[in-house]
Amino acid sequence: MPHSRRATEHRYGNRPTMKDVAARAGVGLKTVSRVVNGEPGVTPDTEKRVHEAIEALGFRRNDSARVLRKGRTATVGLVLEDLADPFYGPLNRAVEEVARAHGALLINGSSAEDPDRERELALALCARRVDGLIVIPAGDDHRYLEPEMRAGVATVFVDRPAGRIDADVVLSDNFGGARDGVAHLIAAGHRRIGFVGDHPHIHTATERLRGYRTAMEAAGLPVAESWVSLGSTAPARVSATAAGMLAGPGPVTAFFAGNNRVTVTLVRVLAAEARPVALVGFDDFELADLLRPGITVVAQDAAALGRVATDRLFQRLAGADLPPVRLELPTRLVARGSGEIPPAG
Amino acid sequence: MPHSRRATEHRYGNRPTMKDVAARAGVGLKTVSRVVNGEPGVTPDTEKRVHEAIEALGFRRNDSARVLRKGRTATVGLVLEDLADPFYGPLNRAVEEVARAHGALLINGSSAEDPDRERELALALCARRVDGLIVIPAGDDHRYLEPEMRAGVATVFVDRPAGRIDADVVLSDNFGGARDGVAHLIAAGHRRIGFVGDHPHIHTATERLRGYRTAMEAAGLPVAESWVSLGSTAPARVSATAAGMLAGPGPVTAFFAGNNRVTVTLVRVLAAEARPVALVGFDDFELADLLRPGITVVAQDAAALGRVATDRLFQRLAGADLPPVRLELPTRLVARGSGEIPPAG
DNA sequence: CTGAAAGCGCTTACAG
DNA sequence: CTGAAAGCGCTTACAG
Repeated sequence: MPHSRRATEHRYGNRPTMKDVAARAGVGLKTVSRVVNGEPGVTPDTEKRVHEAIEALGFRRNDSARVLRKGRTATVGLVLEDLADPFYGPLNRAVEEVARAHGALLINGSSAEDPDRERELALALCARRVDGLIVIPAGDDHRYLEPEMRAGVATVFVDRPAGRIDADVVLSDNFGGARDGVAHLIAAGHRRIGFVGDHPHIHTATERLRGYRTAMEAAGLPVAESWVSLGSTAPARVSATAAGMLAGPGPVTAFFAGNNRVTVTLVRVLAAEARPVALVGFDDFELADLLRPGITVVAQDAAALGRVATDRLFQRLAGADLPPVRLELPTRLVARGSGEIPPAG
Repeated sequence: MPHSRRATEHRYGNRPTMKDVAARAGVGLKTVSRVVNGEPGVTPDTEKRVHEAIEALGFRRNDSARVLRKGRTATVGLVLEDLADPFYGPLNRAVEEVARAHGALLINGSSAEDPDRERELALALCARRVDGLIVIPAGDDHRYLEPEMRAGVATVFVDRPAGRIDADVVLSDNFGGARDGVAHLIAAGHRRIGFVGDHPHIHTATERLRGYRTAMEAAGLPVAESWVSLGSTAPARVSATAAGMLAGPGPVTAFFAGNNRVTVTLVRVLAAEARPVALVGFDDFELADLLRPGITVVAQDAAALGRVATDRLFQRLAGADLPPVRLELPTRLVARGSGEIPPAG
């Protein structure tokens, strides 16, 4: 049976509304609403007439209108750094799965590490009245979200803590993971270990550096400041930095990479190096085990970050008046070869 | 200045509305609307009073309500296979960037390769009245979207063609790419080449197989049916299949991998193999150049797929009454070593 | 079992 | 320059 077309051009293309269905079925608007929502109290005969009208007109309920009246949009907003970054893929998917289990859809977008863009995106999501917001911070001042949170937007920060406001945050144990990774290199006999990490204004970068320093200190090892470098993770800078640490009279014999982008660049640098240099990287990545040597990493569970954060979000949405918490997820050292190389010479 | 809290619990938490702002500023509702939307015709003094009221109440326009009245939601829906799949990351991001350039937000979700879930998700997006829909098909019958498209939902299919309906589709040149990749192996001297690909109901799988057969035929080479295998890309199946092709009296000396998941598994299989076996894979992947040998691939431009599809979407949204097109994007052979290994013996 | 009226928070079309 | 009324497509609260 062909769908009948309507003569007038409406908004939303030319969709039939409940009113149209009601008219065609010869019933009241509320009865259509009952049938569409599976509410009780409609005779089988009436229900059948309504269903036929729905079918004939190709009616599909406008959830945007529904949402306006109901007050909840069944939508979760996710602000991440980059939709294309493989690290956030599993996190993204985990958020989606939890949201889906609660019947909610996901609106997401990238901040591109730009605090202004993060803000713009987060506030646009609030304007759409998402029920909850999950934010991977790019900026370090989130006071702009305070009115939104007070107005009822459940908000959870992931991967990095919120700046200057008190809110739920779900993190990996960046400090402990880095400390263990560096201790692993020390256990292999290294004394001169380089640390190459992200910009110092990024929380994970400084936490991981703190782990490095703590492990060195615990082993009674001095740290030359030339072994430590925070900054851009662009390949050019990382390569140059690493080259500097490998040159001179007291070269490093091992590297700890502050994140996966740094790790990958260091793999390239070390492949061109004559002597073997050990490497442990923060963050696991696909195919790390296929390289020769395999790359030893401190792995975080990105999917768990997303899952825990979204669970927390829906706890708040369920009405629990919870105090803000900081949840820290453990990391896992995965030894594959590169971190077990002994010091050269 | 602290935001005043309202006594009554409203929907959407307890947000002030334009009506509240109007009351506080002592103006009409429409005047608030004018100020909020930057429309002309408000005296500076009135405008100032409205701004103060907005500030004091912490008002933020409800875009959900706005959208109901305006008819367009400034939202694009994206149905992909898996939010966590690195292949779709750049595509996802490209769709976001184009949407953002048009002032639209992105709702996305995973079909998990399940046609029912694809349908459910796509229709949920239509119920939210997304302006447009980008679909990476999991199923092969998309007639369920016909009423939606007729009702004005701009729809573009990506990566795989739509099933049983006439619609825009943006694809890579799967046939030509595979043909060139296999020809590359033939040029290196191979005569017995295995093809391991995805399930035969997946369009890209059969197109790439067609490319394989065409290249073999063009070179006058026979194809033993034992060299060709379509099916699950699960590592267990791919490994077993590859082992079979490498055993026996006339083993293959090279593989063409039908997609990146197959490629990765084949890399593992071949690493354990005594003799060198050549490999060309469809789809590029991060670090392919860092493996030894580097992996030769037929690369598709996932970001371009997303960009072209979303551009098309917004052309339709701009009102152009365009006939459905099929856009095919070229692939690129990237030689890195594994595809240039000569036949053993 | 059924439906008319009011309202969600905005914008549109119109009048002053 | 300004605002009251109607309406977007639904649901809620109520009456019959």
